[in-house]
Amino acid sequence: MLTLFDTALGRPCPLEPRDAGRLGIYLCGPTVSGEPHLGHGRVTVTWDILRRYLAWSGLDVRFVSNVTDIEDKVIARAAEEHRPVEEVAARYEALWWQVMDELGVLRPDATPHATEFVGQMVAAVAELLDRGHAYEGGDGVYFSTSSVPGYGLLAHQDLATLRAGARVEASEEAAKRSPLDFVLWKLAKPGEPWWPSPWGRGRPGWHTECVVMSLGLLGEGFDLHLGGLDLAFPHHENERAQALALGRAFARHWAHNGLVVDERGEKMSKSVGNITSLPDLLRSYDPRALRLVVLGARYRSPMDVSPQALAHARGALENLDSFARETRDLPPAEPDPGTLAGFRQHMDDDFDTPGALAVIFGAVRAARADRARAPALAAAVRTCCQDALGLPLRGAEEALGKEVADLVARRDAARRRRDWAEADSIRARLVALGYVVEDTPAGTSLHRQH
RNA sequence: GGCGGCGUGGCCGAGUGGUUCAGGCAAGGGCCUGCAAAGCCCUGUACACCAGUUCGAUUCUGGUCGCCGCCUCCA
Repeated sequence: MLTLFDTALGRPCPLEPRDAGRLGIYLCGPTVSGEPHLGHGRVTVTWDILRRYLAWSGLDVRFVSNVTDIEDKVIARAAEEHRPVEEVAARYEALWWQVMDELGVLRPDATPHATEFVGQMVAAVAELLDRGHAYEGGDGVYFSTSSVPGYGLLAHQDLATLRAGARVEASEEAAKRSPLDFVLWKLAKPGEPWWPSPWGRGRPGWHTECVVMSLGLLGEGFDLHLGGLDLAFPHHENERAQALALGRAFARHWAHNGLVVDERGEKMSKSVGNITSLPDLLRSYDPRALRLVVLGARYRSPMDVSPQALAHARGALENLDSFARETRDLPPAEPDPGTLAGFRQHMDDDFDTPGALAVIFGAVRAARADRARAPALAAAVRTCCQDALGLPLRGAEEALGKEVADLVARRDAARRRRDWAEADSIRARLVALGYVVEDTPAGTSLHRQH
């Protein structure tokens, strides 16, 4: 069984399913108000790997991830573009899924949209008011953080110390009883989108949607809540506080991935201006390179996704693809049990992907050294990479255009008559076309340079 | 100020109280090759600093320095 570091406990904890053999997982998804960036890439790829691994291990995983399609930033973006909010949200969501597909991130089993759950959120806010955990301020309804015991669990701080460090937004100061309180229902200003509610026309606060949707789709006491470390507090803390205040059992386990940092080790964030957009990145790099960078570090560490890091990953990828080509024609075999066991041991140990990767590279080396064991080792490498980690290997022969195929044929003919000058000249042309040229007993073999 | 984390060989990145090693990328030498490419073999003697515990510490304890995150929107 997989052991994961639980943010709430502050230590690794076995991931025991609520229902035997099944696992309900919730991941905080994007606010669709702009291009996805590397931070999004890390979160989605990291937890896609975990999800695939768990499913590969035989668990029935239900993976839910939301889309925040109504929120201040979406409204601001729409205003900037002089476009309707729904149109802007739809466009960035479409871009989001396009990028996710490119990255090989599996679609969630459910993708609830905030706008589809407004009615349920209104009901939740009303119940929080009834139960005395919320109050009406001047511009909306607020949650009273001091009304729930144990607020600060995920931050590992109590209410008083959190409060002491809190910065106060002038605009909200008047309405909030405590700087830690947060808005549940935000009254609409003129021109803003709105939904009806007992407190007036408005929209739900961000922290409410994930509670309503996760509990609604996965049920009370669902297994695992995931997200970036920067969401642990206050977002996840506030989700948990609301669930507690509603008297519902919330996530049994919490896990958070480390943040993407720049070359200087500083967090990638819009305010610093050091973000890399994923569509930009994917124009220059194989999406598998990003996945390999993610696999190369533990999920909780800060991660450098510089061009240099991606270039290194590209080298490693080349090695694996080359192995896939070498072993393409081996007879089918059962995956080597030792490799699978070693791989699982690392994965189960708090999702140790670098260790798991080392096992895979070990198998690659062993297969190259031992022809007899090669089929089983290659099968293990293949299933670990492709099925468990979502890292497909390219072992297939490239489909070649006629022009290129002609060059290959001419080069093979030249080599047969030992016309090295001609063979080398054709090779130079193929290299110029972006191919890596390898001579094999069967003739010229081509594959694309990544 | 509070809380959390980090500092490993050219780079990335695991790990451990002690004879033999993570792994990847890059580099150098060799083998193979018509020449290459791919692959194989060999090579680096690293753990921020200072004390302490110990027969022995990179690994434990204390301190110093440096870096980062959260406490505000953020994946």
